[in-house]
Amino acid sequence: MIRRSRPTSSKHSGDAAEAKARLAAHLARAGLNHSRTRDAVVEAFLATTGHVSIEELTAVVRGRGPAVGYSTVYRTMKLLAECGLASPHDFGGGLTRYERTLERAHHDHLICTACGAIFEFEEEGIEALQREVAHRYGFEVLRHKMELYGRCASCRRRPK
Amino acid sequence: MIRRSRPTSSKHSGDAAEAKARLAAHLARAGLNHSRTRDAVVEAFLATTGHVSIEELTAVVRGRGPAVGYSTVYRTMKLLAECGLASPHDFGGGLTRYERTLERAHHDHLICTACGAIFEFEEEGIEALQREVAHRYGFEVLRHKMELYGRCASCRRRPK
DNA sequence: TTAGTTGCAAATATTTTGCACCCTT
DNA sequence: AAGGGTGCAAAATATTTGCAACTAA
Repeated sequence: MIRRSRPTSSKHSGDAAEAKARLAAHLARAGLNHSRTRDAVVEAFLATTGHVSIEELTAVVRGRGPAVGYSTVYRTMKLLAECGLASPHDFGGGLTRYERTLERAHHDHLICTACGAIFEFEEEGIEALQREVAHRYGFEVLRHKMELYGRCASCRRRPK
Repeated sequence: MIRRSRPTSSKHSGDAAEAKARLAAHLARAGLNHSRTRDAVVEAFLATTGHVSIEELTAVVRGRGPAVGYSTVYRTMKLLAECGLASPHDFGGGLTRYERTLERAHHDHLICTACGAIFEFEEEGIEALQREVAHRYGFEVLRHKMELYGRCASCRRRPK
């Protein structure tokens, strides 16, 4: 299935330097090394704005030169997810997409099932109600996921 | 990964007869037949209360006698999903779980990542805010998914 | 040199599908 | 009899892992 991803607002505050420092700390803590390939993947990922799949990211890295294998990209993204630089998402279709975490505070997604575009939004009111529900059940919420699937404005304008 | 699923309230209003009638209509419309095996799967599924995986459901059917194959269960659940009797869910872990649709109005889930229990809740306030957000983006929402992951009350009580 | 890293291929895991045979209408 | 239904095995997908060779510290 084809999916497009649109950057919403490009106020890219979390800069690459900060991200790399965080990764370096994580690597040091775990006794891991740096490496060209790993750097290339991280570099390519940090340059993305939307929601990339492993396959797309691998293509990007390869397009920049390094002939990385899928396993390495999978492994690297797992590291980035561990140190909080990347957030994995499953928008259905059976594959995982990653997006940068630092860019913005928590947000949720609107997914167009017609064209595959993904929009993001923040809604504090919803978060507040979620906390209330969790409290009602004695739950400690660690993370949540909320996705609205439907047809985006431009697809609704189109005939069929 | 092991996951338990707990029935929340057992007010099973959508009775089996009604469900079977709906399925029969769907089959007729599509020019499909009835069959012992299919019935056995449907019967077993309608008897569930929580969120079953294909594997679990297959085990239940087999436990009742019929030696169904996985393919049949997959195919049957797809039919049930088509005619709105079953709702597929992906709670992570890479496998699909189905739950009965008729039981109750729309609801969302609280998932305990420690013990795997799944609780359900309804919160009209959240639904309202979702509609508002969608409207703001010119979106027509067809369905949505909202899941809160964390630790349930009893897991929080436990030491580690 | 030691220990982590990489890529390939093989292994997993889930779901789908081709096909010969069985059952329903 | 005709066409759908079934199960098995093979295919398709996505992701993980074993392993020998490579690289960073």
